[in-house]
Amino acid sequence: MKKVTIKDVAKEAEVSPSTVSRVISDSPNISKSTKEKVRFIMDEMGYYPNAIARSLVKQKTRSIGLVMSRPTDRALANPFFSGVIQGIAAVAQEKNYSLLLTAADNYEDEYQEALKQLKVGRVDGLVLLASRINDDLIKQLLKNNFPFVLIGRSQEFPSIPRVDNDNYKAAFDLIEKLIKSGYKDFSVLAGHKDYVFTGDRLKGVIDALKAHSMNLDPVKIEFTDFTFKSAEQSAYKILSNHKTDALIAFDDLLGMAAVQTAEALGFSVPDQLGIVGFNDHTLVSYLKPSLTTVKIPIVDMGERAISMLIKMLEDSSYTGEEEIISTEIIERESLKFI
Amino acid sequence: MKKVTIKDVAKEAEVSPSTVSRVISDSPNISKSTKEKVRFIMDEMGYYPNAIARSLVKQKTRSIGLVMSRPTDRALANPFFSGVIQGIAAVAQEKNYSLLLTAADNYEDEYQEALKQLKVGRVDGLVLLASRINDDLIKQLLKNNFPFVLIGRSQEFPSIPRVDNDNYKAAFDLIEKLIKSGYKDFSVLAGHKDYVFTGDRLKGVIDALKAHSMNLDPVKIEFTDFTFKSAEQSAYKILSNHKTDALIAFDDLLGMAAVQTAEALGFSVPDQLGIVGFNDHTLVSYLKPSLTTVKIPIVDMGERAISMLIKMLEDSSYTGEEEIISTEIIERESLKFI
DNA sequence: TTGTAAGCGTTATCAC
DNA sequence: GTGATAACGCTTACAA
Repeated sequence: MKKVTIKDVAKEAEVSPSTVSRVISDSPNISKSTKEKVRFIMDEMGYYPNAIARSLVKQKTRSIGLVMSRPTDRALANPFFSGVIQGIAAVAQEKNYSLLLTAADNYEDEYQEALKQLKVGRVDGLVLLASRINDDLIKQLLKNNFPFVLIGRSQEFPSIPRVDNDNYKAAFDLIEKLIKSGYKDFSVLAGHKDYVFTGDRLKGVIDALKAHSMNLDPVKIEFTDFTFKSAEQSAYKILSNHKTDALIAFDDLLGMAAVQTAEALGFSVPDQLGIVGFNDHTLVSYLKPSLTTVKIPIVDMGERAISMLIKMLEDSSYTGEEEIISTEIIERESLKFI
Repeated sequence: MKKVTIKDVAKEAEVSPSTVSRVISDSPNISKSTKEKVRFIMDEMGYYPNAIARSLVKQKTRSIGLVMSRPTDRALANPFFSGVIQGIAAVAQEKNYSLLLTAADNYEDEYQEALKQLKVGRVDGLVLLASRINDDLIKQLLKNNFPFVLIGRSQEFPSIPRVDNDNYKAAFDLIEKLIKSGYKDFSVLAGHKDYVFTGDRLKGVIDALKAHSMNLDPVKIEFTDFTFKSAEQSAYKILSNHKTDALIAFDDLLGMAAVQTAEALGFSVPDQLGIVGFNDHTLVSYLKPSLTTVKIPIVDMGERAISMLIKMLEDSSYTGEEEIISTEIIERESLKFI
């Protein structure tokens, strides 16, 4: 079954290929009758315009690369990424763009891979998720003038097209609310040091405490990988060695691990120890105890990021902007306010 | 910064475009000296061969579409998909293929979308995950002679290229082992009816019981969506109305919901009630109690599926085969044997 | 309103 | 060993 091309259709319809092309793009200056005839033939022959040929002449692929900035396995295991992708995929489909998943074992390879997709012209732009502190990729993209949108924040390049929530403020506000509720001894189960949001949230916590003449004992901060095991160990370190009545975990999965560790150590949550997470993954509202958390609208962030990128791609006068999405504290069982 | 093409390189290196092309493909009949010269120029000019142009002439895109057969949001939230994708992505990268994610709100749209990617020539083949019972997509693919590999099983089309585990056998063996361990009253928290594996596992359960002159009371089977809420409700229905000492959940997430529901109802797990899941998601080994489960090597399945597809794509004499991967029972805390 | 022809950036076939 | 040239399937001036 050979592919039918525009020429085949043209011959069959007894018109020129250009006419067929114009029918495809629904050009206004084609007579109704030829349009109908050509469309009928296209249908009959099962013709589909070749996307590759089209891309070649248009110099646009209508596809967008997705970079996770983290080994894909781990990345995908985290609901954060599922949420973002969900948002991205929805808009991509609606606007008729394809999504190219770039994946690699390690961060370095992955971003080289993503860059390559751009250089070989396979994608028109990139959406970057959860950037690390060391953002060479952004540097490269900027240098080559490649369109991209970052979900998160770059330390080196503060004003680039991006969508993010204000992690600093979210953490700051959370702590204020906790202090008002009477909590005194804070501890933090932070994410990986390499991520920008880790630093931002930490700063928010520290500054909020300072604003109330309190401080965060450095021994009560533990950085951890995004694995359950690592999180458990870190939670154990904090809980078995230090007095604390409120543990702030920078991700729900970490919070979940903390709850388990706390209960295993004999703490009753939330009575003796309040635990709060970040993100509001669907799962955590069903746990026992359900997790109090700072909700980050990740699906929404994905939608906005790709919408921005598409706008940049289609409107050359638009160069992107910074969108900051607000967060919300969801009170559940693992930590009670007031 | 305009893209540099093969012609630019040719001009600069004072050779013809064909020579440059031959250097790119490392053709044996090009002198070492020209190769070096051309390579140097390519480097210097920052030349990257255009993938689109290449695809057009080669009539191959070196990209593969991924179909989830399920709203992407939900799909991605399930670790099953993350695992499969992890395997697929690893091999794709290694073999230099790109992955195109097809997504849509509903199943029907999604498979139309996937088919379209093939028809417009944007991908060379498809990997299908978790097929439904109603598999029109497969029918279409077969009819159009499009290359694809299914992860799972099709009821209508038993012998197509696919990789799967033997769900029937896995369930059968599990029940046998449970019976040997003294369990008597079985109940099943099954997945969605539309999925082939649900039926297969159920049949395995029923047949194993029959083989021991036992039977499964239909009221002790509950079908449920893959959401925590739905699973909890179904588990509640079973546990609050019927006597059971072993609950088999057809997915770890469902098992996890069952454990919580059981404990909320006052059952002690595993003493009064054993609960076993399927898949062995990373998370569930860390729960309290940790989940006994039937491990399905999903990463491996992803790897094999895409490897098979690539082989089909590159070797026209190979038309795929059926690979059945074996499973393994992992004993943890939620259900004890003997 | 439609056709002709050039061109998008490659590779492949033939020459030399 | 290397260079012309055609072709891949489409779009788009420019003509008519």
